[in-house]
Amino acid sequence: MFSQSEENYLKAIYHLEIDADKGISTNAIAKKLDTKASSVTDMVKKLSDKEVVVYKKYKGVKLTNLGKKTAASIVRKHRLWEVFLVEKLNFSWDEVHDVAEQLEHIKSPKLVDQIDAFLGFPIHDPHGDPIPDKEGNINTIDKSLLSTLTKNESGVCVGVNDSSSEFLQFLDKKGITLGKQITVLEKENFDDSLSILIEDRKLSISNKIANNLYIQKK
Amino acid sequence: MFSQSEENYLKAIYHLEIDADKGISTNAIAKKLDTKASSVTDMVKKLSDKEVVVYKKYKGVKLTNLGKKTAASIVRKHRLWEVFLVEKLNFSWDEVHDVAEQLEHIKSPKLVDQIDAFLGFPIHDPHGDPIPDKEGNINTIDKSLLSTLTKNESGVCVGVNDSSSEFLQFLDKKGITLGKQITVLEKENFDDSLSILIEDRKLSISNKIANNLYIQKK
DNA sequence: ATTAATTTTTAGACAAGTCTAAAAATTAAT
DNA sequence: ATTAATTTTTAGACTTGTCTAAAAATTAAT
Repeated sequence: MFSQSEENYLKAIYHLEIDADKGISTNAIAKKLDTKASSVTDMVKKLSDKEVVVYKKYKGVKLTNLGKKTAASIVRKHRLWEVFLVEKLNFSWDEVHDVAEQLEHIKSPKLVDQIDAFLGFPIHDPHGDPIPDKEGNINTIDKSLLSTLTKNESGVCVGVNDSSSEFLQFLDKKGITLGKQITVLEKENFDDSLSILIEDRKLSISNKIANNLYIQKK
Repeated sequence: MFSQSEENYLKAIYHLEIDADKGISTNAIAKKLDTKASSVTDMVKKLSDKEVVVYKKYKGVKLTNLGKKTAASIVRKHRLWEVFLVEKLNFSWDEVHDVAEQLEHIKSPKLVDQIDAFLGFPIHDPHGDPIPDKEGNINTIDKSLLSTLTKNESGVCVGVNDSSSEFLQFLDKKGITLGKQITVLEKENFDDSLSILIEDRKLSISNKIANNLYIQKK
């Protein structure tokens, strides 16, 4: 069994590993969890004893298979709860994160299974992120950051890279929601801002925004 | 804001206060929380600093108004979650306690309000216990332990005094559920066991059972 | 290839919450 | 009203998770 703190570390490492092949540095984890590198060193030793990470001094950490499975089950819970909050309790997608952050630590396999069934076995959370199955497998679709599209390319909005309520509310304000078709009309070399077409409306989008929106090209 | 531990103490004191006018002893709290009296003394000092209990050395503790309200809000959450688990997620009434014990500590006023509405503003949990409203008021009905009924008295089963899964499963096995009409046919002086009538069936009930079943006389 | 800058780890400390064992206060018993 | 039994509190210690400051290792720079 893992403490809330241990679970948070596992989740952080899990997310950091997604785009990183080498070991994750204690500094990176510290930044992610808003804590100190020395605290991370301590915790990582504990997790190593519990065989959920492999840790070599100064070399960073990697999740073991057990670690990956454990982390995935936490992410699974987090995302299922997010779906529940949005679909059943009228939360908006920018309100769910903090609550899901608490709910993900509830320990009850039956609860997770029943919520999953109650929601009709969803595959994506409200931000477009895939929900790992019980074994920890995730159904990754090939998506690209909007910022990587070139003039005249288009696709469907399928996810966000930043789940902060500020960003999500901004998207709401601009009418950008998951499932909508987006076409790049123009890309400015100067600041990498984009002019896009979304539902017959023309929008101007900064690079920062485009860097946090995932598109499935087609 | 209160820690999970502090919340558990408040809840324990709240429940112990229900049938007790004087201050609650540290020993009683220790027993309820399965901890040591010395730990209780420490915690009770903290709670006193936070003005949720009044504590005089060797004199036990009492909840302040703030303490009562805080405790009631935890009990409210606990009972709402129990209803949710039973009504929406197919848990049986003997499975909900441990999960609700975790869920009650989730901090999100909106979540509680929405669950409440989602469930149609229930007034009782699956065990017949009243759900405090937002202000902490509870709708107490006048119920009596089955063990206090005399021959030929009857009423409706409205609650249990013991929520252990052992007891609840026993009731399930005997077909005793909330809402059913019960009549006392006979009461043995020797062991205070009862012969009762429930839905045209005649059952023999020990005093221990009768001491944990609430009846609304009529 | 040394020196300098950065990252990581260690060492020691602290807060929360708990425990055991001993001391103090209260309650019960004669 | 003392003494005995019980309850409650205190004192000191331990665990988990964190921190700061210093030491050690790694990486970058000349």
